[in-house]
Amino acid sequence: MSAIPILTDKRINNTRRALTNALIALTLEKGYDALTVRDISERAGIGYATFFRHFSDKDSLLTEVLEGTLGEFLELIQPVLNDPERTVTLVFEHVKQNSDPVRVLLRTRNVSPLLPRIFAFSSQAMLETLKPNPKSLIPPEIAAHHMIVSILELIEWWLEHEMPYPPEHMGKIVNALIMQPARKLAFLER
Amino acid sequence: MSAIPILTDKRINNTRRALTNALIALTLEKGYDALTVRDISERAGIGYATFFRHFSDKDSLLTEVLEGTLGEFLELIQPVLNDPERTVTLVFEHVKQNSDPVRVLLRTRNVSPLLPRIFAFSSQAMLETLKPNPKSLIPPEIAAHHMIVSILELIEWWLEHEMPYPPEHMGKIVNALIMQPARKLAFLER
Amino acid sequence: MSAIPILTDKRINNTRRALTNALIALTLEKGYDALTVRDISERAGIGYATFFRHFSDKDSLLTEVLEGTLGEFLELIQPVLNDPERTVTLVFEHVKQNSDPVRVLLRTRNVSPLLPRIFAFSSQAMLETLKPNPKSLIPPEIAAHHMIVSILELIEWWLEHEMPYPPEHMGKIVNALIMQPARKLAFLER
Amino acid sequence: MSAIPILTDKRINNTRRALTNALIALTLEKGYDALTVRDISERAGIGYATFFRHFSDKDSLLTEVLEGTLGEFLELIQPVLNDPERTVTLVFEHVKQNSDPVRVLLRTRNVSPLLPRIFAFSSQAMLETLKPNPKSLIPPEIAAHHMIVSILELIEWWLEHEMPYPPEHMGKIVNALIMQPARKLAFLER
DNA sequence: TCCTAAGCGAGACGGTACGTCTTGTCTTCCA
DNA sequence: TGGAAGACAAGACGTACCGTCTCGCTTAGGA
Repeated sequence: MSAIPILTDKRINNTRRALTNALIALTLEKGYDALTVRDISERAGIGYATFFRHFSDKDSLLTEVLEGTLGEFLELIQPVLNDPERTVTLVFEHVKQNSDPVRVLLRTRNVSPLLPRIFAFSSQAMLETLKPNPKSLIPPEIAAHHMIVSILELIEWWLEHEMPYPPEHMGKIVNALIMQPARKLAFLER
Repeated sequence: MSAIPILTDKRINNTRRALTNALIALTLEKGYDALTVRDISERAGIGYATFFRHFSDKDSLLTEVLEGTLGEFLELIQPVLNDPERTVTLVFEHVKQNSDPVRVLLRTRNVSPLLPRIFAFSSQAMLETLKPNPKSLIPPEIAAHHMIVSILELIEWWLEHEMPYPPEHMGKIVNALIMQPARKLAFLER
Repeated sequence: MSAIPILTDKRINNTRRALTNALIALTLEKGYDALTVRDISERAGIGYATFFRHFSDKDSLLTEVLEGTLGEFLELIQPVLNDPERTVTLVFEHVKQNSDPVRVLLRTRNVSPLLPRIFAFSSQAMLETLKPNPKSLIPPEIAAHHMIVSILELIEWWLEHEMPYPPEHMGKIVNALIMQPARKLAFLER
Repeated sequence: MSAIPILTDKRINNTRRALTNALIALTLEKGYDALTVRDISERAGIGYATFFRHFSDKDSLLTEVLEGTLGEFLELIQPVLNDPERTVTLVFEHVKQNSDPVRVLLRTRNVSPLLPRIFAFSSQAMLETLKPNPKSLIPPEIAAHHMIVSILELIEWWLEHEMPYPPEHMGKIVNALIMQPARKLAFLER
């Protein structure tokens, strides 16, 4: 009985990896919109036609990259979702170690529908966890949306200013500036 | 002596207006990136080549639209900048009355460098007005940036959810959720 | 009242003419099958995409060339069809003066369905003119087909050997070798 | 001492035979130019890459087929070359029994240089056998060329019309229409 | 009987040509 | 004279095919 030989051809993985790396590097250099498939395949060191054997599209390659990046985020924060400050700190640490793909993720916000979908999903998850305060001026879906997108904006600011504060500091800032006010104003306890 | 003949040819203005309207309508229908110059000129009812006599580019036309929209905003909030809640309420009212161009403005965030520049400018203006608290955990440039982009995000959410609350209510929400915490935490007094 | 301005743009004719000339020249240099659209458009001095504004295909351009060439032939021989030797001599003279397009016509026999159709048409016309001899060993449709394709083969030989005999001599040869025997053997009188 | 083991693997011959059959069948179905290597290998029931283990090219496979077909012809007519009518009859009989490869041979006339080379060779052989008439209007090389290609054209006509007359009849036709006139007009005796 | 070399299927790959689409420039014609 | 119409060069797109290559499998033929 032998081990399962799932991946029959190692070249496939090399090619796909080269393409994702090329996409990330070139997006940060020239911007995603300005890229051509020829740019990407040349940078990756593969043939032009080979690109289309792996991805139907430039957007399709982008989706692969973003799904990987977002997947890592979700795995990362899953275990500690009940400790907001710790979650945020972990996120900033992860961003620091994967700043290039995250920068791509943020720069392609309007191209890919992935990030908005994650937002909607996360808001929903948050609403199911927290208990809205019926007397509050602030509708809970606004508070939830606010928490998520504001953190994203701070991540973006942090990356564009070359991460001037350590992740723990950013965690505290986010907690004080965004999480605590939103929770106190729109939800009941915790 | 004649009146000031700034606009020598009325057709020019009709043509330009038709183009800006076409751009706004089509951006909301199909998204800015998917538009071609031919789409826009056909919708505007002008010849394809005529487009280029007025704008060197699709982006150039977009800039014209955005500059108008942003200019109106700046004019609007200039007089009441010292009353945050009133400013925000005015902004939401203006958004309500000009929702189409504002939607275009928000959807083309990472196409046009205009909005980021306005952000930077506004943050700077805010920092010059307010007095940072040196003991605060939160750097004043983060607080300023947060206030501006978070409002934008709420405007975007509000538009996408078909403006479910009146502008005054949104003013109060923004004030409670964003402005008050940021000011209290990062700056010295009112 | 003005003259009829049928051709609105002179460039169109220049472009088409340049393309047909390029096709003829390159077909004789490299052979029709080896040509690419890029070869032809470069030789013609026009843009690659412009080719497709005028012809859907390489074959479509070829058809245009061949139709012109065959049309001239038909016009030429129409008036003197009842004098075989004179007809043949005229044909050889015409071939001599238009040797390049005719060479293309002969070299692309298997590509274009035009020449076979002309053969079938000519055979039919011939059969309607001549009176078959019912006692003959030779079916009239074979005789007619033979007359036409054999002349073509002699034209091809003549062109490939750089026209070593004058058209009148070729006319006499064709008459003696092909036309007279076929008529005598398969048809009743003149 | 062992017998000469030229062909070590029976599969090789099966593969080559399958490929030649596939080429013949597909050429008659779709035309040689329209075929792809993938078409041929699929029809032959072999792998795409295996094709290239046997033939460098589509043309190379064609050459193999044509060489076989032409070789049979040459073997066939070699012994009876001095009896024209018998030779021609034999040829038509052979065509009848091998109509598919011959059809391929005729349809690929201007793809393969083989047939033209055979023409030139045959003309030359004929000129060496017959004695030209110096007083004749008709140059002997034209007469020789005419005899050969005209027979080919009649074979083609015969195949395309589904062989409406038996081989002996075609032998008589060819003799009367082509061979006798050419010999009488351009050469001295038999 | 085993084992070693070969034929073979499968399919990734680089490369080239195709025909389409869009951009921005240019010219010609018309009101 | 300005605008409509549209030809044009340039170049990216996604597809199809070519010929090369590598990987394992099967299979034949000699030890």
